[in-house]
Amino acid sequence: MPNRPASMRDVARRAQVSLSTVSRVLRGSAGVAPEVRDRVRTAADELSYAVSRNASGLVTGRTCRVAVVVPSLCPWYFASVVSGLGHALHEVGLDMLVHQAGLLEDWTRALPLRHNSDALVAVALELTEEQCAHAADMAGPVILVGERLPGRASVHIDDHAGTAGATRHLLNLGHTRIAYIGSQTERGMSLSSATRMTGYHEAMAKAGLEPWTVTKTPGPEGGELAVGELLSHQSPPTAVLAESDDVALGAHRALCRSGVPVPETISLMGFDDHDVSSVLGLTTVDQAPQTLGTVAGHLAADLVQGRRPPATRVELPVQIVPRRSTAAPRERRTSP
Amino acid sequence: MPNRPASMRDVARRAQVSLSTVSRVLRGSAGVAPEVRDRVRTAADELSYAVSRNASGLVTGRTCRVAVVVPSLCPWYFASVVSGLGHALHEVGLDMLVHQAGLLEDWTRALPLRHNSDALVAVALELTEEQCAHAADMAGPVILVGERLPGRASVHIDDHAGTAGATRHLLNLGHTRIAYIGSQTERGMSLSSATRMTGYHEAMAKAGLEPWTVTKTPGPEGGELAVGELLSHQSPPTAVLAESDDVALGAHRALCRSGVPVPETISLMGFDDHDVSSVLGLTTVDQAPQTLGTVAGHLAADLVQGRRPPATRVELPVQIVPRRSTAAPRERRTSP
DNA sequence: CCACCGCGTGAAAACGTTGCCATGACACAC
DNA sequence: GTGTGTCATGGCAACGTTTTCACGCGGTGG
Repeated sequence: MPNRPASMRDVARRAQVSLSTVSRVLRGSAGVAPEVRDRVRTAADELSYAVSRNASGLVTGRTCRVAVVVPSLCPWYFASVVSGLGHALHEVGLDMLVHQAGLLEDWTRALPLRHNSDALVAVALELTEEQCAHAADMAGPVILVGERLPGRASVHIDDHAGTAGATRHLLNLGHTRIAYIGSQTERGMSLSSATRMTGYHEAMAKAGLEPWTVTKTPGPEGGELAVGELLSHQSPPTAVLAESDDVALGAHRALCRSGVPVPETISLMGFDDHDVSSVLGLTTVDQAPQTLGTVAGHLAADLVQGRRPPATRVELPVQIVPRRSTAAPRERRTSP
Repeated sequence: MPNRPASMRDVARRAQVSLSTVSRVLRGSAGVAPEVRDRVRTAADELSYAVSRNASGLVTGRTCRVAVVVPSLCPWYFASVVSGLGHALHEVGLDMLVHQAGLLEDWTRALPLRHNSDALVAVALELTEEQCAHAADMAGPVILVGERLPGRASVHIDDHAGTAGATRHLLNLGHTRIAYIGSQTERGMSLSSATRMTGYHEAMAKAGLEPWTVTKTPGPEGGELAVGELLSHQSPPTAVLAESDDVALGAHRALCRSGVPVPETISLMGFDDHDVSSVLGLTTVDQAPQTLGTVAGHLAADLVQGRRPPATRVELPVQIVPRRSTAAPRERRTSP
């Protein structure tokens, strides 16, 4: 049975000062005699006292808490973002409340956000402006990670540059028949997906080549289906760029099953630098999700503490990670 | 600029009742006329009002929040546990505060736990009883996940049965020279590691075989080193059981590099059912980390709400996941 | 007809902080 | 010696809830 935790009053009694003084000392505000300051500090220490953010939040109106909403914590990508966020928030003394939106169709209503957090970080959630406004109304500043919405603070990677760079990587290797596997749910294509696709389109256009895109469902299944379609073509591509590593994983499985050697016959490239990509030797685009989280955390801290952040919309660069799954096309190799 | 959120007083005004009545309605306590109840409900809805857990916690002494401390969110295993926890807690209306202990040498002191959460779930943290007691003093009931401590609530898998079963799996395939790769940091061996090792030892003893263990550092590096040592032996093992998939991953790499075919020459088995294991075709032991989290969440909910949980110490079963990396030893196959 | 009870409701006192204002001590310039 | 200013400190009213108690109202049993 844990006896009730010490309150500020207890500290005050022990240090022989008033509540106000204890508050001042613990909040670090000036105007306290050094001798008294020390006395209070040791008293608080001896009682292993910590201020109740509950109570202090009540009067200051700030909860020192940031709510993070994420579809799920399981996938590697989300976990990394949240991890980065957690570290960044911890640094500035903010606690992190994690909610998994998962199945909730309308978490902006369902979650106990109001009064309970100073800001909201939405990770990889495709919000309408209306939902976003409602959430902002409930939870203060909203920061989008991995997505964006006009007028809202956001942190995301340069999807366009990512696929454009990836396409160039394949072009530089000598490929000309480069297919792209995109994805789409029944609710349409996410902004991120769409942007990635245009990056590919532009790079192909610049090279004077015909784009070749296949759009399936997200996840490995989509990749498998797409490869089925691509291989049935009379002259299949020599390189495939998948929208994500997840999709690429499916594509890889399908290629293996069909006995198509990677990269000998077909080069395969993903996007994300998923955990398994390094094991598989998949060439991919690193989007440093943890950095994404860290940056979002700093941004949240600025907004919460009323500072004007350096930028309310951050676009982070990406980096190609070359591995075994891409190589020059066979035609070129075999020609003298 | 988000205008100040509605308070209970606003709802009361709009519904033409007193604060007390609004509180009663929103808390679902009986003794309110149905007509009034509805009026309050719609008023609250129209203002999209949510109770401030801050304020209510102040008076009830309960924060409706559970703190989760985890070494890091990045590794797949931790993310899964926390994900399960999050879902279970959400179900019963508890919010989840996530802290990454990471580098903090003494988070029981550093974290703002006191007054700020109703319970503490420590995931995969090797705590001394003293630390645990201090944490309990700060944050209420403590629940250990993946570790255990006499007298403390805990949820963990049956490590012993896991490695014992894994060893039997290899024995059943016909192996007799089965090596075990354990791990240990400079601070000693974790309870979980130790238990896994004894599982192996017992299964070998029961089969009348000599155990053969190698202990290195945790992580893939340890696996690589261990394989180096095992292969240098004049008659290397025909099967290797690694303490974790992480270690097995390193072992796999080292075996591939040395040109030893898996499972033809050496069968390899891990423990955890890590993400990459399915990709690699690694036979392993599934420990359903998400279930671990879910169970811990329910346990936490029970403790927080003062109910006596069915059991304060839960040991979950594990399951062998057979994949490509284990097969009968070659000797047996080649012998007529 | 009165005492009593149950029911629906409101008033008011907590809960543990913070911020503002008041107080007293002391130093300094006049 | 009086006025003015600064500094360290204490007192007190919030903040938004829950909870206890009290109130008024009909109905029921004696």
